[in-house]
Amino acid sequence: MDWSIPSNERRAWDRRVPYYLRIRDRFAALIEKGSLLPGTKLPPERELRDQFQITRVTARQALTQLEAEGLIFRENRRGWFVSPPRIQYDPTANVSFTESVLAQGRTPSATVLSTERMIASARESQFLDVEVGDPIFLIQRLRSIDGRAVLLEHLHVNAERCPGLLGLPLDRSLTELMSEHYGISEYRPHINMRPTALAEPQAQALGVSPGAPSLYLSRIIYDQFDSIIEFDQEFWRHDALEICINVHHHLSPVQAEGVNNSHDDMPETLR
Amino acid sequence: MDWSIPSNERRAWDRRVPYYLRIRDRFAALIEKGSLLPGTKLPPERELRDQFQITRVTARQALTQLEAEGLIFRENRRGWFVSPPRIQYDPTANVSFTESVLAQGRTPSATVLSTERMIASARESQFLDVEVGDPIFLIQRLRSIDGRAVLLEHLHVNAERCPGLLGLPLDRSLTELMSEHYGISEYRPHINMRPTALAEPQAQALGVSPGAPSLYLSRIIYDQFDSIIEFDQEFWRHDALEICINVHHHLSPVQAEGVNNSHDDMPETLR
DNA sequence: GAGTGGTCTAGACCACTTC
DNA sequence: AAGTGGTCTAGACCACTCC
Repeated sequence: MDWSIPSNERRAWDRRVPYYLRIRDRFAALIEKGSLLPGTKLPPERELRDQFQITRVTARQALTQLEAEGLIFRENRRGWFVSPPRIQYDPTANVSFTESVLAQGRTPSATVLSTERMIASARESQFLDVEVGDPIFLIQRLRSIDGRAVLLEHLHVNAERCPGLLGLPLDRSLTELMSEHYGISEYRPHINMRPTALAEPQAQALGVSPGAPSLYLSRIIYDQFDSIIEFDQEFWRHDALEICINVHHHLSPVQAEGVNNSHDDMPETLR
Repeated sequence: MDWSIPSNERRAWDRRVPYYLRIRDRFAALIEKGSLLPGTKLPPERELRDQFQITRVTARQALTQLEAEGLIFRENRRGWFVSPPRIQYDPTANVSFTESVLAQGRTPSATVLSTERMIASARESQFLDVEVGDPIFLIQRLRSIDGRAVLLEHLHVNAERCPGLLGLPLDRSLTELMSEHYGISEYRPHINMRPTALAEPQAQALGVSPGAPSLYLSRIIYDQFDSIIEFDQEFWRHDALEICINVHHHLSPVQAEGVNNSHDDMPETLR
């Protein structure tokens, strides 16, 4: 395949556009046009180097740029691939990861990486309504969509409220387990999010290179008695999700229903 | 100043840690410890090269990593600086940028970059409850915190609902203008966010290098009659904000008050 | 004009994946 | 064993900022 840039696709303000941005543009156009489908493997960096007559450093700069935009991703030492569509996710809704992924016609899965019963330190007690020294559970799970790991979870649970939790099938929805086994109905009024980059251990778990861009999300979870029973930390692949929030307080139920909250069709940038 | 790495700050799993991560760690530690205050200029890349006995490419890799994490930022061709604290921002609250920045003891400002009266294309009509050909206003503003540009806004407004809007002082809160001059009270039930990277024009406006990581946020704004009057697109510097969402629906007013929604003290990563 | 970041070259060796 | 990405060297020239 010939990857070179057709003359009709050059930028209006061409001339003195850095090479790495030209290559970025080339692939961005192919991906947006649908010529490169999600999951497609890109050519090896050395092939790009030859095709475009640049050095590998420059080729990598273009690839890193596309990665930052979420158009492509890499699997450590395996290659570069076109990103699947983002999953739409509402962190304020009481809808589990599993449900919302299924609702969008994708296939979710969960792997329990580790479980641990530990004693709350000052740090955890602060977030969990427990005293220092009280028992808590720490559960680490990896969530995938269509076989691609997208989310690393660190769940901190008040152990006294759900004895025996670690013996239950933790690859299922935790919300369901809490409800079915302990009569706890969760809700999640406080959510924090910020863009960052992944440190070594999280990157490893998600199978990405350390320093890959990421969205960090934390959540304090209450039960029906307004007592904190869970504190979650989530590390998302930055290209895997689109946060869609519906605030219902002013909408009548009829209006709220059937609302499509994706602004997908609006171009994000005005290149 | 000597930037070299003291032996007691090496990682436990040292040995074969890439140079660029060691340098990252060095600066991350200094910043978290408070030895490097927000706004501090980092040494020139060439100085880092000499201090750490690496090449400039490797030095830049470390700096880019710190930038991705939000710890430092660059001003185009001026140098690298320690990032100020993130502003806490609730996109679901009807609180203006100005108000929320002031409430956190920082100084907000706004610059109008451009205003335009234009005719709705198919694209805009889809988001604004107007017909193709109806007039809309497009307003571009730059918002700053303590003199640092952090947010580029593209506001699309239904022009028929607020005639003469472009003649009003647009560096003020738009929500206030809508309320005071047109009797429109806004609310914003649909919000979309995703991490991306900035394209050339947006990067230029924010004074950052193209490709810098960013958070894109779009919003559909309704009036009190549930008709769409505004569609906003926001491009945030990724290191400038921390999204804090409070969902009130289950909380009694008493509980909702005084809730501190920052999970700040919880470490994001567990290096 | 000196200093600084932005871009780029032309190589190299290593670690890991794939076959 | 071959292929691929991950890391790194030792330079270079340019565009822009600061003085």
